[in-house]
Amino acid sequence: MITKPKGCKDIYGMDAKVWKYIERIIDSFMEKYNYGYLRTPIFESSELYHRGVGESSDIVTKETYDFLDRGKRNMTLRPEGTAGVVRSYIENKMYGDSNPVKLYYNGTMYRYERPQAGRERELTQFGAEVLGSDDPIIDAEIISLAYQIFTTLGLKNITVHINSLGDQDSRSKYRDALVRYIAPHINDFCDDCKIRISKNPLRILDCKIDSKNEIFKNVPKITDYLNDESKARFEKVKEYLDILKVPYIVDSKIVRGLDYYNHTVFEFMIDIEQLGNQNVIGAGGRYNGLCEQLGGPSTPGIGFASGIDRILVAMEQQKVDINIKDEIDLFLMYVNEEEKKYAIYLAQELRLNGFCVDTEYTSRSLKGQFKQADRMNAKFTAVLNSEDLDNNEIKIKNNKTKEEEIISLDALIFYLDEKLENEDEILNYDFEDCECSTEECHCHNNHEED
RNA sequence: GCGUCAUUGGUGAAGUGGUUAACACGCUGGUUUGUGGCACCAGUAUGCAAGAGUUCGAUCCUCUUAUGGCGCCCCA
Repeated sequence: MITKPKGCKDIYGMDAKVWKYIERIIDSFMEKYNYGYLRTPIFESSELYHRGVGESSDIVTKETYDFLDRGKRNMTLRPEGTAGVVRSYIENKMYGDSNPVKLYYNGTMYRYERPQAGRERELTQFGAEVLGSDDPIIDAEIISLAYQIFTTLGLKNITVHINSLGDQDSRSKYRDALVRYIAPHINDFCDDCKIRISKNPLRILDCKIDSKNEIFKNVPKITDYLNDESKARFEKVKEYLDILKVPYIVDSKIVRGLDYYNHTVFEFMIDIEQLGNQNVIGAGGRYNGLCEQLGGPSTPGIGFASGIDRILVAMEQQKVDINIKDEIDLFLMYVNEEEKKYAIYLAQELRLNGFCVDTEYTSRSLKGQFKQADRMNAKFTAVLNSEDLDNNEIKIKNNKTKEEEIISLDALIFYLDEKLENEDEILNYDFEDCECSTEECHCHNNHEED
């Protein structure tokens, strides 16, 4: 049997419906916040990721899907979205447009890792990037945007952890201080941290083993090493977040893995058993040096990314109640060939008029067709009968009340239109005035505190 | 990349070194010659992830591979 590649997934059935729902919410929010949709290639020159991500992490060397194309060019399946977006910004000279440029994306990413809960080799991420503004208002907007999407999706117990790494100068001063503080005690740390101290010392801060280490009690904090400008900047971000009513926790252990981050960094964590250690549902930060590093003009940038696969797991785990309809308007049944012909004709006519109609395809017995109608959660059923059809009539049955009516075929569309009127629009929430009276409400007000 | 546990029909799963691999759900048909959802009856894995080996004999023991779960590394 041919199976899907390791760490990949097929999404179908209810999961697929939830997935589409999530994407609709994302698109809707990105539009409201006026972020333009950007599609970039799924693979790029390997050099893009090599230059962008930096040398200190293992990402480039062993966790990307690299291949030579037939022209012997080094290619890499994109492991994340930001580099491609920045490359596109530079290549399409978007810096010549009115800045900032606000962009969003949604697509598959590829990472050559050992799969585990919430970690696939092919994953789907959406994210937003803003290039061309260093104003802290953008930092707050990006964080808020992501937060609103998560809460609107109905996710609970999300905590926003933020931190500032300061500018490159502050960051390297802190890095030195951290190494100076830890180095004398390094023998008390785990083997991994002994390597980290020379390779990527900031990551010692979120080591799972050593986080309980006594030495951490007095570990230098990045916030003490920020210069005045960076400090003021961080204060502004927090102030704007307060205005946007985004709850956050200042967490000096958030350092992120990559070299290009500076100033604001953040993670959205969710407390879900099924995700194990993969409890970060979204993350991002500011990368003011990246554009220049990739050969573009010096341009400030900030963004976030979030994995849809993990959101799906979290929504399932939290039993988020979403209004997804797994039902059809009408199921048409028939027995003989003449009725069958009319069934496909009528199905098409009704479909073109906006109804969701299905019919029998496998020559089941009439009893089987009724079962099929139930499986599809048909709101109405109709058994096409030659005699009725000759009289230009159809017997239609409300599958919930079991009431049957014989009506004229000419009146069918009008009849269904009237009976099926109560269709609700999925994105029709009113965030401002929501009174949060129902559990179905997906507004961002915190129901639990009510 | 490292460690560890697992893999039996469409699904949830029992089970044993030996001749028909339980049970349940689902599905299909019938009882009901064109009106279902209940009930009853029947059918539904020549096969136990794939390959190789040990054995008179392997779904069961051994090895390899694949995939999955969990932990580690890493986390964009």
